Amino acid sequence: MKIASWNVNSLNVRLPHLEEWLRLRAPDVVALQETKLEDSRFPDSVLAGLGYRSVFSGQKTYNGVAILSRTPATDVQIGIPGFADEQKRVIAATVDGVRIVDLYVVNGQDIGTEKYDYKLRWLDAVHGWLAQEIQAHPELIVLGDFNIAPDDRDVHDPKVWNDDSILTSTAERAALRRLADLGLHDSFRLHNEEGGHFSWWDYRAAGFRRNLGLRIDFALISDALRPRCVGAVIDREPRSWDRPSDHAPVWVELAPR
DNA sequence: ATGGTTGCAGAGCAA
Repeated sequence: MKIASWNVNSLNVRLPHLEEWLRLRAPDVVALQETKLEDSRFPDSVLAGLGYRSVFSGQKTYNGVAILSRTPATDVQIGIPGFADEQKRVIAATVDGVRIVDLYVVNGQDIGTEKYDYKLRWLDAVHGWLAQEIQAHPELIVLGDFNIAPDDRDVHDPKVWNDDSILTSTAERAALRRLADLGLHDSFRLHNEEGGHFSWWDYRAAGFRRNLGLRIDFALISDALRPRCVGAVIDREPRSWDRPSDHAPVWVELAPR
């Protein structure tokens, strides 16, 4: 079972990329972020033609998340329970007995801004929710664009991306560790300890060509799924295509039960 | 190199 995540940075622009990539990699489940589409405009019939069902929660211009799956998604949850939020950043569902949580974590703009405070409050709410969710659904995978690089191996230049930078600040990394401490393991790091593997490259300054990136997209798997985890991949290929998203898709491969 | 690019929307913000 191949479970993927991709920040497409506008599904309107990236639908051809997604279609091509679905044919190429044939994932079983895909969590999308930054669809930037109202629900009435979601291309569910196009995706159905490729064999995927869709559940989604979007808005115009910003944010927007979706879960695509080959088998039906059940028990769909939109947003963080008990956390009122206009921004469409969270969708969860159960597919083939695995609870899937798709997150588009707040970017945070800069340390000390209102958006940064919102990021930390939002992450705190996610932590409280997931603590419950992992009890209710031991087979849990939490994936998406986390907008946090866990450690120095996950940034191209630790001098630039330091304790005082957005995406790598002490408080952000601590918030990510608190999620890990729930028993949610970074699947990529179960299979690869090297630095220099990134999932996002700035459009500016030829970031991708020079591999000036960050690893900020993950699939976190619970203890119960860990024995089934046989691989984790960052797929750089679509980042090399014409007019790409700034993020690469990532996925985790689970062996059959 | 405090710039650079992309998306949305139609100027300037968010990332």
